[in-house]
Amino acid sequence: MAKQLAKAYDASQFESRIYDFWMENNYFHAEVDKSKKPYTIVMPPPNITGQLHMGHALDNTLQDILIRFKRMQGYSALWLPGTDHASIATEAKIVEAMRKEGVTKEELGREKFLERAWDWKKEYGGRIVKQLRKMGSSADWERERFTMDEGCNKAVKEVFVRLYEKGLIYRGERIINWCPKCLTSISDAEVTYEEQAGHFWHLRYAFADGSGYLNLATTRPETLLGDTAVAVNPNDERYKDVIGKKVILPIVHREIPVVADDYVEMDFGTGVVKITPAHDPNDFEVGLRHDLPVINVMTDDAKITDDYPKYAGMDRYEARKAIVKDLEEEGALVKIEDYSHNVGTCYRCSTTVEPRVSKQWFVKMKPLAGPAIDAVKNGETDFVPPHFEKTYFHWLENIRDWCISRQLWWGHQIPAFYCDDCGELVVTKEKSAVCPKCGKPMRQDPDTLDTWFSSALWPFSTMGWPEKTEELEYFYPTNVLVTGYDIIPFWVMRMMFSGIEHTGEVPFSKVLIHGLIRDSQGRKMSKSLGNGIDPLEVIEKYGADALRLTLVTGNAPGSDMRYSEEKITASRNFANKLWNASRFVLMNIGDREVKCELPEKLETEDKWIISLLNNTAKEVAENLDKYELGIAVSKIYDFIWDCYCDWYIELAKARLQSEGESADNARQVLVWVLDKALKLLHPFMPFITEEIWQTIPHDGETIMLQKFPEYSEEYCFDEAAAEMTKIMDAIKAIRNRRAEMNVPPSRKAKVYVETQFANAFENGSKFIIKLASASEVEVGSSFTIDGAVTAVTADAKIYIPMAELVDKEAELKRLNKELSNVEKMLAQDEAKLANEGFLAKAPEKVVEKIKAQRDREVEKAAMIKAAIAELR
RNA sequence: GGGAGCUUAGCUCAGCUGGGAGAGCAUCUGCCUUACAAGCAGAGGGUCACAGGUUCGAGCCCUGUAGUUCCCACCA
Repeated sequence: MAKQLAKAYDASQFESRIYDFWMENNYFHAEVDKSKKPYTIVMPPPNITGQLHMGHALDNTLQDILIRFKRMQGYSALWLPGTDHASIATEAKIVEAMRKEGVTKEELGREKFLERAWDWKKEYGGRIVKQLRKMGSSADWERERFTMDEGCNKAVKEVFVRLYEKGLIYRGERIINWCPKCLTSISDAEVTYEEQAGHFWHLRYAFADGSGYLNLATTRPETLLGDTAVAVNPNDERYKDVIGKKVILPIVHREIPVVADDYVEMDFGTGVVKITPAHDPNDFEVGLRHDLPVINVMTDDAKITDDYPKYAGMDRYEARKAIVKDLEEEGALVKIEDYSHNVGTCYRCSTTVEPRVSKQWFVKMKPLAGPAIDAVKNGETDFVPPHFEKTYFHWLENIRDWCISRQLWWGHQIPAFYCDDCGELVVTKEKSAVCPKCGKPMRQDPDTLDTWFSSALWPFSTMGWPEKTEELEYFYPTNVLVTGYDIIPFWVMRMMFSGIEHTGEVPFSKVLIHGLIRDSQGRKMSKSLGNGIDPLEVIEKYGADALRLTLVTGNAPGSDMRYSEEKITASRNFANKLWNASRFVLMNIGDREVKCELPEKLETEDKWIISLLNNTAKEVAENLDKYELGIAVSKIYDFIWDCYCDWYIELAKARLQSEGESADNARQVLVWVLDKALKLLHPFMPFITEEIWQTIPHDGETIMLQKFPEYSEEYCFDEAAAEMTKIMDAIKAIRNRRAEMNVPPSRKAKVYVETQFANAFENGSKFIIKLASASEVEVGSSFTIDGAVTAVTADAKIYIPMAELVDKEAELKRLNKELSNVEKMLAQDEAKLANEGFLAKAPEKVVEKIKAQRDREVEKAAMIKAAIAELR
C-alpha cells in the first residue's frame, strides 16, 4: 500500500523528522574507503559565540549541495564540521558578562576565567551546530572538531615550534596595532579603516638657536608628547639649511633634531612632519633609520602616562583638548583646519586602534608568502571566480610580518617559556620547561595566539596532523574551500601558506568565493541597522528547502545578492508545485503495483520527456562541476515545472483516463522521471525530495545515497523529441490565437491541420484535442475553409473555423505582422549565408544551424502568405 | 592614491568557450481544466550605461567615458 502525501506542502511537518532519520542511519559519515574516490570539504568553523545568520546559511547551503552531489556520484564525500574558539570575540563576551556581575578578569584569575570560558563553550558552542542542522547540512558530525581541542592544540604547538626553529617565528619589539578596549594587540588584517572627520592642527616649533620657526601640521596633537624629531625631505630646497638643527618641542620644551627622510612628501602640507616613533608606524620606521628614541606616552588603555603629570590619566581625546589649549596659550598653535582622514579601528569592537610599540611574537611572512603566491600562479589552487586571485596576490605581495601574540587568556597559550633569573627563552611542545642554564622552573608566556593561527591549520589539523593518519592520507588535500570574499586575507591566504609549509601540499584545489547577502534595499545586514533576517525564522515559516533554493537561485560566484521575502515565497511555491505533481502521480498509482522502471513500449511523449531529462542530467552535472550552482538549479527548476508538470503530466492525462497497458506505461514513466528529477534536485532541496521519494515507488533506503542521474545514449530520442515539439508548437499556436480572441476553453472547436507531417499530427491529435480545446482534429495536405482563424507554425498551417469571431481586417493585419517578422529574420539569415566571410570562417555547426533556420523560415513565410491569400 | 566588481524588462537578477536577448516578481487578458489559485493558458515590456575598436558576427573580447559599490594604501 503506497504511502500518501499530505494535501498541502508544509515543510514543518517533515524536515526535522527527515533530518533525524538521516542522523540515526549515519548517512553523513564518510569513511576512508579505497574503493571510492575521496571528496572533501572542510567547513569554515563558525564562532562559538555566533548565531546562524544569512552568511552561514549561504555558505553551508553551497557546501551541502556540492557534498550531496558528490556523495550521490559515488565519492566518499567528507564534509568536516567544527567550531572556532574566536578568542577576542568570546573573551569580550565573557568579560562583558562578568562586568555585569561586577567581576574583573584579574580578580577571577586565569584558571577560573578559563573554566568559565569552557563552560561558555559548552553552553553556546552547540547552539550554532544545531542551527546548521536545521539547514539540512549533511556534515559528518561524528568528526566534529573545535579549534581549541586537544588535536588542534597539538598541531598548533607543533607548528609554532617548527616555525620557531626555522627562524620564521620571532619575538621582538615592534610597533603594532593595539586595541585599547580589548587590551590586546591585533594583526594588520584585523584593522578596519574608516573615514572620520577630524582636524589639522597647524603648529610651529621654534628653533633652539632662536632663528625662527618650523611650521607643521598634525591630526593627533596629543602625540606631540612623544615627539623625538621633526623630519623634512632631503631634497626639499626650502629646508636644506635646517637639517641637523634642533627645535624645541612646545609644552614639553625638549630639544629634538630635524632629520631628513624620504618618507616626507614635499608637496603635502608644509613639508615638515613631527616624528612620534612610539605612536605611528611610519614614524617608528623613520625613528629606526635615524636612531631616534622611542617615548611611549600612553598606557595600555590609551591614557597619558604619569611621565606627564599635567595630563596623566587623561584619555587620548581629553588630553588632545588640553594640549591644544596649552599650545594655543603658548602661541604654538597657528590654525585649525577641518580635515577628514582614515582612522584604523578594531574589527571586533570598532574602537580606534592605537599604534603602540610593544614586545610581541611575529611570523616572518616573506618566506611563507612566496610559495603561496606560486601555488595559485601555477594553478595548483584556483579561485572561482578567478578575479579574486588578485585580492589574494595583493595581500600576499604586500604582506608584513604577522603579529600572532594576543594579550588574552582564551586561546592557545604560546608555547614559550622564560627564565626569570637569567632571561633564557625556551620554545617547546612540553607543558613546562626547566631553564637549561640555571635549572630553575620557567614561566610560560602568558599570551595566547591569534585565533587565525589555529584556523590556518584547520584543513589538516582536523585530520590528525602532525600524525600521518589514514584520514590525512586519503582526504587531504581537500577539494574545495567555500567562503566569502571578506575572509580571503584572514583565512584563505593563511591556510594556503600553512598547508604548503607544513604538509607540502596546497590545502584545497579550488576556492569557491561567494558574496554577501544584503537586505532588500541592498544594504549590508548588520546588528546596528537591525535589518538582519534570521534564517531560523525563515526556516520556521517556509522551510529549509525554500531558503536553500532562494540562496542558490541566481547565485553567481563572488557576487552579492539581495534577500527578499518575495524570493522565498517563489521558492516555496516551487516546492509546493513539486509536492502537488507528486500527489498527482501517487493519486494515479493508487493501489497498483508500479515499478520505478521504464516500460518496454514508449510513446512519443515519453521519449520526449526522457530525452529532455537525459540532457538536463548531463548539463546539471557539468554546471555543478564548474561550480555554476545557480545555473544548475535553474535547469532543474525549468525541467520540473515547465517540462514535467506543465507538459508531460498534461500529455499523460490523455492516457491515464482509461485503464490498460497504455495507462500502465504512462504511470511507469511518470514515476521513473519523477524519481530522476527528485535525485537531480536532492542536493539543492534535500528534505522535500527525500519525503516524496519515500512515498513513490523506489528502491533503496534513502534518496541521499542513490546514484545521481547520468547521461546515457540509451535515453536519446531525438526524432521523437522533434516530433513532439511539432505538436507542442501547434498547441501553443492554437492557444495563442484563442487567447487573443478571448475564447474560453469551454468553447471547443474543430481544428484542421494542413501539414506534410501527417503521421506526426495524426499521432498528436489527441494532445491537440486535450490541450488546445479542440473538439476534433482533421489532418490533411490541403484545406479550403471559409471564415477560419489561422495559426501558423513552421510545420503546419492550422485552421480554426470560428466564423463569427473572425475579424477579417484584424486577421490580415496580424498575419502581415507575423509575415514581416519572419521575413526580417529570413533576410538576416540569407544575408549571412550570402556572406563569404561567414561561410569561410564560421564553424560548420553554426552554418548548418542557420541553414536549417532559413529553411523553416521559408516554409513559414510561404504558409503565412497562403493564409493571407485565402483570406482575401 | 592604487585595484576590483557592477550598469541587461517596472523591480530583483541570470546569461557558461563570442553564433538570433532569459527567469522570478510586478502589470494586463482569459480560465476552478484528473495534482497545485502557492495554480493554468496567453500578452505586453529591453538602443544589454555611453563612445570607439577587433571580428563574417559583440550583452560577452579590447580601449576610453560616466555612474555606482567594495577592497587596499604610511600624505603627517
